[in-house]
Amino acid sequence: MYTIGQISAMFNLPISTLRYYDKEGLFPGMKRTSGIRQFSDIEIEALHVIECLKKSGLEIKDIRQFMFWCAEGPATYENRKKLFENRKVALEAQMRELEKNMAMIKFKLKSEAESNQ
Amino acid sequence: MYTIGQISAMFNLPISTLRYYDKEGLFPGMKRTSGIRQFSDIEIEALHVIECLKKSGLEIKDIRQFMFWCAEGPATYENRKKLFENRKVALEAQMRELEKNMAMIKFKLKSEAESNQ
DNA sequence: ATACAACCTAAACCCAACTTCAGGTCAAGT
DNA sequence: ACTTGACCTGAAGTTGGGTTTAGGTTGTAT
Repeated sequence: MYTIGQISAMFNLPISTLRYYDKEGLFPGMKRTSGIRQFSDIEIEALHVIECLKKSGLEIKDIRQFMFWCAEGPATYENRKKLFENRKVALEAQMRELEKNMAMIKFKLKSEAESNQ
Repeated sequence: MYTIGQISAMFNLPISTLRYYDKEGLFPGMKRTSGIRQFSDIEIEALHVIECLKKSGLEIKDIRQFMFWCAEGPATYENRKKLFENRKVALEAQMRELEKNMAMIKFKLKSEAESNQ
């Protein structure tokens, strides 16, 4: 069990962000003792997934949906699987975009260098 | 020469966005005839660069800076080159991040599928 | 018992990047 | 003359993802 401060240090995320995530429902089953949040391995795993889904372009409200599916159990396997499949497609598209951008950047870098002669 | 409507269709960007970019100074030398914007090849090229720099994570105000450097001529080659070098580094970091995310997504996809048995 | 750090809340605020709104101009067709 | 469509403006509104503020509680060390 960890406090919010420990998790903040562990993930290098501001405490305010963790509280915001909690308020947005990203830790559906999180326990408290006399009001104080208790982050367990479940929430740590959740945070890894949150970071990943965020970077794949998912919005907070859709991440909340995912976390609720997780909390609901086996009935939602199909939904979760579909979500990851969509994220995979999104990431693949992002990568192709980045490759194109990289090509343009490299070209620009080259032409800036040449014009400089 | 193109109107804002033609450029909007060409780049699949809302007219309001193009006007916003203009207001933010992303087309420093753009001409007008009786108040109406005239997009030329220069602005089209600028838009390609804008899309690219945006996707690399650059903010509007920094893109404006770049466009002003372009308008200023040879004295700013070094600055522009450095900017592209930084973008290249940023894109490379983004790609590594995406690879890591993809690995997690693939793992999750696999484990969701397995738990479903 | 008192000081202190680390926690808590609700509500207000912030920021970038747009988008919408209300009202106006202008050129072409009928 | 007048309607229509495509353009224009400044200002206000929206959205997403937080951060800050103000005031309050808890737990441990002295």
